[in-house]
Amino acid sequence: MFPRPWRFGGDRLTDVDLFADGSESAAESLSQAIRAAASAEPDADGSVSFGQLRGTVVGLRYYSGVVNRGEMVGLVREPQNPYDRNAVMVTNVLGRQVGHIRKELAAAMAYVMDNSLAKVEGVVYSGTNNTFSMPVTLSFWGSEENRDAVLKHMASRGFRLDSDGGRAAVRRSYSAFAFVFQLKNAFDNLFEGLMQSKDGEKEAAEAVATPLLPHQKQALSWMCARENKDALPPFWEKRGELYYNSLTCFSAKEIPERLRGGILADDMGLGKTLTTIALILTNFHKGKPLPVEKSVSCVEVSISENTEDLSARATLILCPLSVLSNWLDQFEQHVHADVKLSVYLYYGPERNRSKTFLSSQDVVITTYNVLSADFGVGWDSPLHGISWLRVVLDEGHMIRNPNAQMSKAVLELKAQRRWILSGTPIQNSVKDLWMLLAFLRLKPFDVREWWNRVIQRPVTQGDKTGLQNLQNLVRCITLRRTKSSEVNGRRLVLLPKKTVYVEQVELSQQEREEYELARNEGKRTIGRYVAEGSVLRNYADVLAILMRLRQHCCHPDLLGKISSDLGKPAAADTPADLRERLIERLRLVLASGSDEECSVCLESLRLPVITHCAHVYCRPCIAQVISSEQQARCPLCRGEINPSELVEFPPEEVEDEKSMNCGRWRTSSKVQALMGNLLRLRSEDANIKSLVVSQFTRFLTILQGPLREHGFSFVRLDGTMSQKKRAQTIQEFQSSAADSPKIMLLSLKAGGVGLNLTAASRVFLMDPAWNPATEEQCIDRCHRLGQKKNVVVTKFIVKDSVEENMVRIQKKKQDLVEKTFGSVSKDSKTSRIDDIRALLEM
DNA sequence: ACCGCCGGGTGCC
DNA sequence: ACCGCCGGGTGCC
Repeated sequence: MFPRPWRFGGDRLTDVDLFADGSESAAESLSQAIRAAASAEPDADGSVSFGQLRGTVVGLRYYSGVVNRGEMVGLVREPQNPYDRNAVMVTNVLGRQVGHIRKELAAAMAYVMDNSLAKVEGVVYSGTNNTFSMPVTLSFWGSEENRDAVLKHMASRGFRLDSDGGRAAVRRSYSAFAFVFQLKNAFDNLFEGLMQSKDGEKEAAEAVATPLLPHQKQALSWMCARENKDALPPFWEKRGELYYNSLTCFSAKEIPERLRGGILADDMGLGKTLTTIALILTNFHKGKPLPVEKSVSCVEVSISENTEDLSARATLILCPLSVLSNWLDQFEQHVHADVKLSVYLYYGPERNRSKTFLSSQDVVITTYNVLSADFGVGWDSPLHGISWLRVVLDEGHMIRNPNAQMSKAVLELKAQRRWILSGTPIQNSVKDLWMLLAFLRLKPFDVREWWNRVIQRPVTQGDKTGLQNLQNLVRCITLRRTKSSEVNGRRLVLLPKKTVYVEQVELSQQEREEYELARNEGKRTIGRYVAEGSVLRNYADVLAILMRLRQHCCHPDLLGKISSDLGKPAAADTPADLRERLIERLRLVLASGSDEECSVCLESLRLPVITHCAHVYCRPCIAQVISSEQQARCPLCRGEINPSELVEFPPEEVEDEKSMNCGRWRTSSKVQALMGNLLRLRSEDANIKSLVVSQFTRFLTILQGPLREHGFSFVRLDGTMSQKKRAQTIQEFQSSAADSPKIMLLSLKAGGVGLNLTAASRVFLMDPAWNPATEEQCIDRCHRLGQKKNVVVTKFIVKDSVEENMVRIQKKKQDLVEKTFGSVSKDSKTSRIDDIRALLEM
């Protein structure tokens, strides 16, 4: 027996037919109002339950909204109501009005709601047996400090809240301890294993020049199905004559709006771009390919029961500036040259803003920034005036902050089909997902309140069902495969072989002497810190010592700038001196490539600042510490912190090659090891391209000397370059022209993910990184889809040095990560000290 | 008849 | 609403 919907008597069909248009648009504007009000709402995360109350919804017969037994309803204040300024209206999940809260109760609630003392939510547990009113269970949620005020006020009006007893409290404490770990794991795996039975394959339209790999055909098949099939959105099912939402218990006679699109969350390198291009060409209206010959009449205008606008033609692609050129290249590369596909780059001050022009294109490509700039001007944004066939968000996780201008601009786009491409759909938390679902218009979660109630709060409070619902929801609309995914026991992508060699480097006698000198000095200093138990307090110094040893391993000139005095700032320093020193320390900590984490959040540093006691934190993290204590103390050394004394990293100065007297460069064992390899390689095959990777951009600069000397043509890519310069450099390097550069000097952390350097098939890692994943990522920039040759990686490690120990620690960490994913954080500080001791063999 | 009772009209806020 | 409330009709049984 399933819940029966209820609606007021009379001839329902007539009723619907008569008022279809009017009530439809009224509901739309109502839901817009609700959405607007809800978006200003704070997150539900911290709310606690104040208790429940039985109330009555009256006036049902005046509204079209339908409610089932057990369905959740929304409560919206209606201060403009001409009969009662305390009115509280009741809406169903779709935002249709159902009725009003009876006036006495409404009067009590209005005060609570208007003063944001509590958020009130309703559930209609019992349904109704008449056509005029029904009972509703109201629960009150808010922050603890408002509990008394709410209870007192309601009581003064004669309404007593039943506390829902220990249940909520138990759930809360559960979430605080037992479940968090489990949940985090489940959550991290949210996007895993989404291959399931999406195994149909579809051939791309003829216009696509590049043959699709099997997994790309699967993706194409899945995407076409998501665009064409009239499958119900997640959690909707047909029950007899009705459509029923199993999460909110809403049901309706009308078919819910279909969600045409979804999230393609394949790993980087599996060809999301190619698949999307194939989709554009293959799936125009009614499952037919895009008519690419410019015979306009191909677009049928036929009378159809289908309500979609068959004249919509253009696909709008939004992407970050950094991949804009990639899209243009890929269209060029993957579409047959004789096919006239009109692709317009909507970018730059001279861009054509004509709506007629834009909507007649096949594809319009632009950046998030351009879109939000147009939108921000406020009137008549061209892209917002067009009914797109399809909108594609590339690197869709870019829009995860719903308050950002960019996100708002994206949400306002009009489109029949919506897609999100992203290798990493969730960056931080469940919250990130809301924005994506809102963009996809996944009803009812595009309204924040429903998302909070049904998904976010349950999940953050440790409710397993909530998490299951979230998983189901994601599963319905997402396709994700990783590079190592397998279908029928076969790897998705057969990449060429990758071989990693470690090449030991012997220091020259002079280098060895210098190294030992530095090592002994460092050992003494750290020994002293260990003895006094002040390693953490002097962490910056410790890192600096290690850093110097690592620099010794690469090239003596790397040490050049660093002053030998790394002790605590002397009292006689002027503030400016002190600042200068702190910045230098910060630079050291960051440049040490240790992937230093913030001791507050235990994540990678974001907006790093350094305290006067020389400890580095994320600015938001330390700001929180400061605001929560009377006299703020450094979390690491308990030294007092003055908020005004936090020092930020000034904008990067560009390294000047000439400042490093590179005219007369001196060599080092490691430089020679590299040059030996490069020369041998060139004699074997002059066309092989190499990446030369270091964490020290200064080392890259030093390497330029010997490379020039031996007549190598090279380019350089590091974090200081502008996007434009970067794209140029990459293009130059990727070119197969005979005179194109054969070597790229690459700073380890430059560019982040997404960099495509498949022209190279050799990688030289000049110095080991603390975090092996960073090295892997770097290698993956050439060992990825599109790589035709076997990839050979050479890691240079100086024998009997800090580098060897780093490799050992790397391996240990890797094992640990594999064993217990994500649970290393608790002991990370102590294990850090152990690491340090191990590094210096102490 | 300044009551009670009956029965039709009516009904959110 | 198979209610409550309102207000007009009505008035022994």
